[in-house]
Amino acid sequence: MLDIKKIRVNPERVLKDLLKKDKDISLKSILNIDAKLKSLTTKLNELQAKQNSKSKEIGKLKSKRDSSDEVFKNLKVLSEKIKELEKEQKKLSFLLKNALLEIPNLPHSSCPKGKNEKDNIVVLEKNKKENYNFTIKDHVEIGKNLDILDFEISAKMSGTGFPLFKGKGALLERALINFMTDYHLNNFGYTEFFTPFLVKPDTALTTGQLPKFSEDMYHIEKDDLYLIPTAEVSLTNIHKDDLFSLSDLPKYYLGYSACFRREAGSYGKDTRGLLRVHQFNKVELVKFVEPKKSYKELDSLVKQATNILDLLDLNYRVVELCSGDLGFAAAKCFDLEVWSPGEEKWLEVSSCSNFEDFQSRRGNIRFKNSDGKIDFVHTLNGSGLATPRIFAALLETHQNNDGSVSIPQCLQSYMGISEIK
RNA sequence: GGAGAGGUGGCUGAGUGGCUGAAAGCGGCACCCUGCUAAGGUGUUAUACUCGUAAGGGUAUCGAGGGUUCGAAUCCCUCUCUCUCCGCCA
Repeated sequence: MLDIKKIRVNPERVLKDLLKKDKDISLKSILNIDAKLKSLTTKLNELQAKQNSKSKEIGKLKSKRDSSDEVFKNLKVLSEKIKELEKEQKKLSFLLKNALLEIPNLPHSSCPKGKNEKDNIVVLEKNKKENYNFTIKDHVEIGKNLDILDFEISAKMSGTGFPLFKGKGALLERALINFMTDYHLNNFGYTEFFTPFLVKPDTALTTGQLPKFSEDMYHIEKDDLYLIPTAEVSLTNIHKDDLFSLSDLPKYYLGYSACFRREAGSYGKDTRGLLRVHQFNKVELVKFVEPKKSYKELDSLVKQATNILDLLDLNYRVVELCSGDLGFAAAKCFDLEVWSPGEEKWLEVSSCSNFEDFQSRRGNIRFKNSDGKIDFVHTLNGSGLATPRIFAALLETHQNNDGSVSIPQCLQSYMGISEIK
């Protein structure tokens, strides 16, 4: 959520930045509501001050048993007027808040300018361009041949987009989760969490999924709960409404979760195999930090996530998102993409973002800085990483002529084998 | 699902109609004292909005919403969350 004061003071500048992200945005109605609310509040406060002082007088008179009916009558009128204005004020604040919740975060000035993913910048590429001296297969075929993936069985019970891992496939999936969790835990000072997968609407509001993107989440109507699309939601909300002291920061949190996404509107896109699924596994990294350190923290977050790809011996690249391709809540974002030899495509496996104070304002997550002043923390998160596309890239990248798949060193101790055949 | 108890400041916890934005303790901050890894003393310390260069002032806020009243943390209603017991399931 943006600071209304920032919008009020310099609407042109805010709008200019917003347009870099969303060209259809307008601040007119917000400014209008804000102006109305402000003048109404001033008026209301004056009346309330009057009411308070008069009521105090009555209190004193009453204690002397010296009440006057006339004073009462006048105050009754005032009291009714105040109630009327209070109702109006509530209405306007509600409108203002709702409008603000729909405004995306401003892109950081360092973001490349651009409209869509074509304008993103590749900042790092590690691609060995290996030469396979045999005809390579894609992960769907490999998975079927090795009997470790079955999309037909899962489709039977849940529909498309719900993968079923079998035998060594299930083992590999579990190994990936454990390896990634342990790696971040042992090397970067994260605290591990295992969070709920179902959350209340307010929780999804903090991180920005609601109110605007309710269509992307699965909703349990009966209990008004949402299935989390990422552990970012639950991890970030651990500190909803909290006030940190400076010594509490930074907080580095990590959590595995199953992630659920309806993928509404993307039917027919990347639907093959594991490329785009409704349920997947992910190890998520979340940081709560002082504002002045957040961009440094973003760099280290990206490095931590890419380390995993190095260890898995995958070809990957790091992409700096342009302003137009940034997500709703992000101020700055780097995507990690692995190369899929089978699809001959880059697959996004991680998104590392700095949300600055966008989420912390929504979730009221604050800290007391060294002057004793209260400010909003900056939140960051990154996938570290999401498994299904990693799974696919692993099968395709490390496939052998005989149809087997070699297991990278880092996973071998988790699986007890060095290849799936 | 049934019964009960409760949601108050960074935390613990008093407070049943006006003198309560809120006792006390803890924690934090400042200063003082004290030579022995530390203790003690004094003061200070909610948040948001708003007016003001500032000092300071005004308003709101005691889970949320509504009601009674000139006036509500305090009374009434609805909702919500937490805890305990019973039942049910694991």
